[in-house]
Amino acid sequence: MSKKYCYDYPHPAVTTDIVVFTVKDRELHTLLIQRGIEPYKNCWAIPGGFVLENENIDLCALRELAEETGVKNIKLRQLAAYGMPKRDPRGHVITIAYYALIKADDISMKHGSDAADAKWFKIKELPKLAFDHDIILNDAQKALSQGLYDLDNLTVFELLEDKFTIPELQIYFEALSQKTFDRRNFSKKIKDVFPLQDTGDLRKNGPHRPSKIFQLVI
Amino acid sequence: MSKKYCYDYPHPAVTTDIVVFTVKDRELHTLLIQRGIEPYKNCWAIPGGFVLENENIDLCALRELAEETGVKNIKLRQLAAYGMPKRDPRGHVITIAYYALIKADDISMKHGSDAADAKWFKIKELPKLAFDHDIILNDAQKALSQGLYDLDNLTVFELLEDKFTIPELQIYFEALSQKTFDRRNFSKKIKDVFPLQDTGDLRKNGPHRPSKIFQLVI
DNA sequence: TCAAAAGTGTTCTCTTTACACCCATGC
DNA sequence: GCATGGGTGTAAAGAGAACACTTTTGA
Repeated sequence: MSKKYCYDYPHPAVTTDIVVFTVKDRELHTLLIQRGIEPYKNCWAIPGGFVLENENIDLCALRELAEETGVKNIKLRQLAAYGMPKRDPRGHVITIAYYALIKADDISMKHGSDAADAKWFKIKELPKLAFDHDIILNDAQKALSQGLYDLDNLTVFELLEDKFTIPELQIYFEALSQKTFDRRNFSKKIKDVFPLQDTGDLRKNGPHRPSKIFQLVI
Repeated sequence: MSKKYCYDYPHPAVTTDIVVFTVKDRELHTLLIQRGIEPYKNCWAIPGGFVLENENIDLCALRELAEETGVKNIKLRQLAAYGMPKRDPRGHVITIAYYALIKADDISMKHGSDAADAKWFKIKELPKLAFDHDIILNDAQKALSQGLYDLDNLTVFELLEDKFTIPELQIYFEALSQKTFDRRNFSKKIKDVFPLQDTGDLRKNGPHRPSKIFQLVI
């Protein structure tokens, strides 16, 4: 199967890469795969792969993510395109990067998929990454923390079940933005920005007053 | 020259498109070219073209823009990648879109370049555009107006000479954001956000009090 | 002397920040 | 009963919006 795809004009290769974030144990994590093949064999990398013929790039990202990590049915946001000629030793590869936020337990993280291994890493304890993936990951984190209060976006709520408590929400906001907030001000602001509804139920959660359970309206 | 570029894997074609904005007569304009070839022959389009082998995508955008419109030495900002398989009738073409803001008189807008014709259009009086360029243009305008007060960006100042007056600045801000501002509040805010220095000179500009001339520091 | 646009300062409102006390639970 | 974290309101500060009068020029 050598050189069977031919064109009138030179075509650089195109890949998609997907930076997947989650919050576990109050800390921001990202999903990496260990590369099974050269280049950068055994090195950790952002999941991703080549765009197929006539494949929508958004769907390519979803497909590659599912193949390499088992993660499905999530909402991707486009980050940027990276096209330095030297970024891939195999030749000119342009990558279109995406990012997403998901619940950590959405993933069965099964072995036996294309990637040798897929694993959550704390954002503060990353291994050395393949290609320019350190730059991409850094840009993704910036984009993530900027869109937190965007009502059209609702990234954070992809981390939560339908019903949640305000302190729970605060944990996620703090992990995502790498900041801490005053409990009272956070509660006020969050109720102001997002349409939250008090379900009337309480969640007992330890040796202290139970917290109210809310849900997002529409 | 048929089918002489061959690869092991399918490679979609990659182009860059560049949305160039300016402000003339207090109105936002964009630079379009009239296509000389099919598809969409004679239709107006955003300038752009194919990425060459091993060509940095940012440099490709600059090159295509220079070839098609004569515009050089400007700062581009990446907007997004567009990759719907049906967006180009010739096949799967992924485009990486950029946008820029320049002085209207930076352009000699000479004929004899690759494009049949290049012309400024008022953003409110656009012709029908080729491909999905209406969507790209719309996204670019949104991105442009969002970055106006970003000190790391300084887009607006690309429209101005080194020295400028506050009322002049206000005209540009209003055209770019499609809003109007109170003169007094605008003056205060702008001096607050950007490091402006009063040069001590005045600009006489009609039958009224002359305005102070400022410059951006660093 | 008049019209046109530029310069400037104050008040009010709203948003954001800072901060303290009481409450329900599990051990 | 006590430690733990959750619930809430108020005062102060800062940012943004509203607003009016004086100044300089050219005709």
